[in-house]
Amino acid sequence: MNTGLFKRLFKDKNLRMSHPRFLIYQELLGAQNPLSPQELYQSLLKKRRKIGLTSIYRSLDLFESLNMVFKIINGSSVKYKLCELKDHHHHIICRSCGHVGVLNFCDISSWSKKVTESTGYQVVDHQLNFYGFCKKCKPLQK
Amino acid sequence: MNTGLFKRLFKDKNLRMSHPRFLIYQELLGAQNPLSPQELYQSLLKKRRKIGLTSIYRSLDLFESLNMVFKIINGSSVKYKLCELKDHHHHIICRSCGHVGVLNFCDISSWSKKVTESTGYQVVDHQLNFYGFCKKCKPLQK
DNA sequence: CGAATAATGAAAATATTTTCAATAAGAAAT
DNA sequence: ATTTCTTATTGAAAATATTTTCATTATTCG
Repeated sequence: MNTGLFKRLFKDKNLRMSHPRFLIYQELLGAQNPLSPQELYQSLLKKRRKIGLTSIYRSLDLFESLNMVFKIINGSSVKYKLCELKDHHHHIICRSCGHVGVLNFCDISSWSKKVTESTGYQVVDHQLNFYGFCKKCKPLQK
Repeated sequence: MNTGLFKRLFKDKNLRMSHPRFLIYQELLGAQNPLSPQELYQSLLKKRRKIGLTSIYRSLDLFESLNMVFKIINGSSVKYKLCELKDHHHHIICRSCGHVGVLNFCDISSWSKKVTESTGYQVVDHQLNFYGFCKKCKPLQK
């Protein structure tokens, strides 16, 4: 996702591309691994970026709602990673190292219909995560 | 789920059926709505049950891992409800009132195979939630 | 009844959310 | 471009929520 897309996405929703938000976006872009709010904060402080921890929490929430980042909850640890795809997709998460893979197929529409029929709900969203062991961790399992 | 099942489930996993755990279970059983850890705590205090808040958090985590309860995360609110089914299943959650419906079908096995083929992961678990508006809330939508 | 150890609870440490006054981003007009 | 206006956003502090630590207690098993 480039800066242009970033800008347009925000404008459409009447959101402002503030400096703190941009800093967080850049930091995630440069990161090798998923980052926790605290790690993000420390990393920006180290670079002398002026930012409040509260803004980090708020921006990450926002980014998540925009499908820009994925929130990885592993036990009591919470980390975020930038998504390659800005549109709806699913994930697979390693129970050992926490690596997150992206699944770029999503043909769950027939399911939604089934759900509506059996419950009367109007389905507007869904979330599907798979958990397992990635190639690297699979051999290490005991 | 009756007390007998409760006991057996615990014994199998070398878990102990402590008094705090049983109190929490009973409280959830009697509740009309999903409860937050805090609500659970206050409710037990009111009944003069001696219990620590820490135990509530720990028990709920445990119950969740045993598929005995479902953790409902709605924005920043966290609540728990007892599950009717003790085996693997999925949920549908109302975006308006938070009502949680149980879906007792789960034929996602072919998906897991697809995921393994495309990512190399060994899939051991998955979670699928649908979100929408329940019968009651659907007409109220603006 | 013990012995072994899973589980508890109080307190401390962290993490997250809320509140609210101050600031800054974007739009419109000049 | 510059100014002005509107209001989305920020950050500090306070309020909550959650997790960890660790010495003590309670369950279960033999």
